[in-house]
Amino acid sequence: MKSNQITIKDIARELDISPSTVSRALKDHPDISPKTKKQVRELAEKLNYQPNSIALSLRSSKSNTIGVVIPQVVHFFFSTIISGIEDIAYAAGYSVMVAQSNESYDREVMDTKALFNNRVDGILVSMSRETTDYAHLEFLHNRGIPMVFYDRVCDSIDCSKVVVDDFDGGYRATKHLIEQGYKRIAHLAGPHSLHMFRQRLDGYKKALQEHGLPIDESLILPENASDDENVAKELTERLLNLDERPDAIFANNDIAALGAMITIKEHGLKVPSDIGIVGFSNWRFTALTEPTITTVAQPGFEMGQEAARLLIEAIEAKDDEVITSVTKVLKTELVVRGSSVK
Amino acid sequence: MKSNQITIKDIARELDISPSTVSRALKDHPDISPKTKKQVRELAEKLNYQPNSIALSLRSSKSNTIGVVIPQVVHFFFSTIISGIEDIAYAAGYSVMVAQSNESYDREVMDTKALFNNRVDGILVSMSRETTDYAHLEFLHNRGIPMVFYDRVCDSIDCSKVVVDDFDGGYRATKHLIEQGYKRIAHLAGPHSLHMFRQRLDGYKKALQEHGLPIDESLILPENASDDENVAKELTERLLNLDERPDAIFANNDIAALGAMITIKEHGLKVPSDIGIVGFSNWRFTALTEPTITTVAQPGFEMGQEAARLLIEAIEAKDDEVITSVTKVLKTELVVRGSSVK
DNA sequence: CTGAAAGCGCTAACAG
DNA sequence: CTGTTAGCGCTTTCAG
Repeated sequence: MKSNQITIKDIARELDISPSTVSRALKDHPDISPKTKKQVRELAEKLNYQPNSIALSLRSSKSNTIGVVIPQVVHFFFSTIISGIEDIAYAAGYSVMVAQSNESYDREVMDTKALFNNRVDGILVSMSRETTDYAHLEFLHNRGIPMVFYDRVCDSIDCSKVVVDDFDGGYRATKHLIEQGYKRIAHLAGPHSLHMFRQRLDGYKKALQEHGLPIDESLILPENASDDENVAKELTERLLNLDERPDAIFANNDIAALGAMITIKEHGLKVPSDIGIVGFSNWRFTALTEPTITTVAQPGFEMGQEAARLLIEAIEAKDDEVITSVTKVLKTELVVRGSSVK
Repeated sequence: MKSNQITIKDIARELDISPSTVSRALKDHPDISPKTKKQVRELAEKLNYQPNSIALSLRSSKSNTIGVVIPQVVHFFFSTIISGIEDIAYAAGYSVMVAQSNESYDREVMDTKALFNNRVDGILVSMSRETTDYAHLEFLHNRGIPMVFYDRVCDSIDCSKVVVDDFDGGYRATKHLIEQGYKRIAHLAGPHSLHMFRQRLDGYKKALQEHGLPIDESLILPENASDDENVAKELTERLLNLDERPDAIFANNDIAALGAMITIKEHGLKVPSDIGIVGFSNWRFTALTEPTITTVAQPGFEMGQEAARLLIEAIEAKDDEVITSVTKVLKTELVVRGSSVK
């Protein structure tokens, strides 16, 4: 199907003027006479002329497109981030190209390459879980293409980053439980290799210390409870069978929290009156009407917005401007629904 | 930051041959001598030459990009669709440009226009809830730009479509309840204006009839229970207070199902032993470990894949080929978790 | 005030 | 086998 694009030439021919005049008239260049401008604009309107953005991109070597590399689209947190990115990008006149790594390193390498080849003006990236080699990202960075990391950042590359304050989140979640009267708060860990989980654990410990509660290592289960519900259940089972069982559980995500909740109920105990739960919400709970679990909501939308803002700023900076890399740390929000009080 | 793109010219200059020779060598044109090819390829490799896809697009008037207009990104069903689209597009060498209408008609108009101006090769669209005027879509269609609708389709435009078989879903969900022994199945409706909800209701009725059960209008609540949990609760309340209360509930989405479940429990009744629930899962339940509720899962990933496949097929069809519009109807999947038997 | 020409990076006739 | 030329649609000097 041949698309009969109206071009600047068509208008020129019709009006018997030169293409350059049309171009100028269209962008309201002061040199052009009001009369010509009017004619051109009217004809353009009539023919429904739309500038060919590809030609523009080629000429200006600017595509007005930003690339987003994302580990998974089907994920509450990440989809929220996309939404935030889209929000800002759209308002600033940029299109958003999304490439999903599916948590695969190889795919991430291909994706960054593809986006680069598509000449995006800048790129937002959150690394896959597998990624430990940063050559593909360093390549882009060295190429001078503006880049901003969000959530899963790469420390060794000097560019702006947006992250969540997980320490603070872990701290506040725990503090909340303490203030509700819980005293023996267990901690279901996430994968220890990831920075954010260690941060949350540290926040948890700080809150305990601050309130004069002991850090009981038997309540801190190091196994990763946040990927498999059954693991979470097993670990909770173990906690409940302790001589001195916990009266609250800190879960690193929804899978862990849900597994814990189910097991607790199976034991005939009640949430939150017998055992309180606070869960980080990276997926389910934000959507879930579960008033018994206090959730730590991740600021996905804000993260997307902030990352897009920083990227666009970097893209639009004049060549001689010095862009200083900043790292934005966003706070989580503690969502207490209904009566989650002990 | 000036990006020093390596171009075909650079290679030509270095090797003291013409750009066209380089171009040909790079695409393994038979005319070029093996020696030249080798030289060119090696230098290209060494300089890390990457063809400028914008120049290619301009020349071929093909961008290898497909546009996706989506009502909401942060939605389990829709994000799954994006994932399916991305999957197919990536494999076929296309990039995906995502534009979110946020269920706004105006925004949808802007989005389609923006994608069009970005010269996407084709467009996948699911209409916003507000959309009742199709001029913007007809415009694209008349322009000859390949277009495929998914989920929220526009009947008046002749192009391929991918939809869910809601009648079948409603039918099977109801049938399942009946086979579990439930006899008085209530129906919490969705917004009556939307086709899919009427379809499900029809499926529900057919299942009842087929099994010789009466269609009791007092059990079919016409109010839209699927947007507001409180409405769902109220309606369930009303159902439970009937002289002959239902022994099962058909909910049109997770909000309705969840509201129903909570209310049922508040009445001291048990799900599913006292009252069974089947819920369409457009958001929460797919993610929710709720073994007491049977869910009708929407085939989002397949829908995205199928839509992308149809679109790419249309894009890549030769000009003289006749593309016949097809409408793919995808089946839902009934997910029975744990013991949802009465 | 307007036009001619060059060029963004690439490819494809058309000529050797 | 390889080079020259023209052109995709647009902007922007440079000349009038």
